[in-house]
Amino acid sequence: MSFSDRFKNVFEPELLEQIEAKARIVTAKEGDVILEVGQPVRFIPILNTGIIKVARVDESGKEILLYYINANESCVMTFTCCMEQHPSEIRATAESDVEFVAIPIGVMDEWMAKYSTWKSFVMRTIKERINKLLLTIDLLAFQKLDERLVHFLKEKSRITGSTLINLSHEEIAVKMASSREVISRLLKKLENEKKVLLYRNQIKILRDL
DNA sequence: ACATTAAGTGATT
DNA sequence: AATCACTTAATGT
Repeated sequence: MSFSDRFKNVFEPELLEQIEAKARIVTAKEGDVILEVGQPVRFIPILNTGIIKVARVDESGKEILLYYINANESCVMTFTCCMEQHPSEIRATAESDVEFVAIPIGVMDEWMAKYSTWKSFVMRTIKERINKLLLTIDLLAFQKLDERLVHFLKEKSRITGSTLINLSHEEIAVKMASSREVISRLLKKLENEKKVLLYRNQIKILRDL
């Protein structure tokens, strides 16, 4: 299904033409960093296929997941950054192979004023993102690490569409801004509870996780 | 068989 | 919950 088809109820026809004219299609492979911390924001992405992970990064390279961008969604951080040409505060990574429409930031001002459907699209994604962001803040602030780990595994399994997760304990620890030993112990606990099976570099999620 | 890397564990803070 | 120091197990060459 083409971009125009999917968005014909969201954007007015004239704006769709503008998007076709100004935007270009970009693809990225799983694992590719699409936008690094500190890089200037050059375009606004609207995802066609795949999933993009948006995360905060600390000095030692540890990541804290902020949210995922799914198909037909865009990234709020680019809105806020590109208005005043600020560099990116976040790292965006292709969680799977992705394809997105890249809209040059130059048209932002004009479109905001000219197309009401564009303005409401921007406003709506900002609102939706803030809500998701609040959810992950709740998760960080109020949930214990073991609950966060379970959440992480489920999310990972949902995204990959598989109950087999190909990550080492070390990698999970980095992703959750924890340490390998702690993750190992929590996973061991889950294994004893018959919720997962542990292998080297692989974790099998069982039904009752 | 040996080296390398992932995972498990007790003790300490 | 994190870190250290160490052991054990799996995997690659």
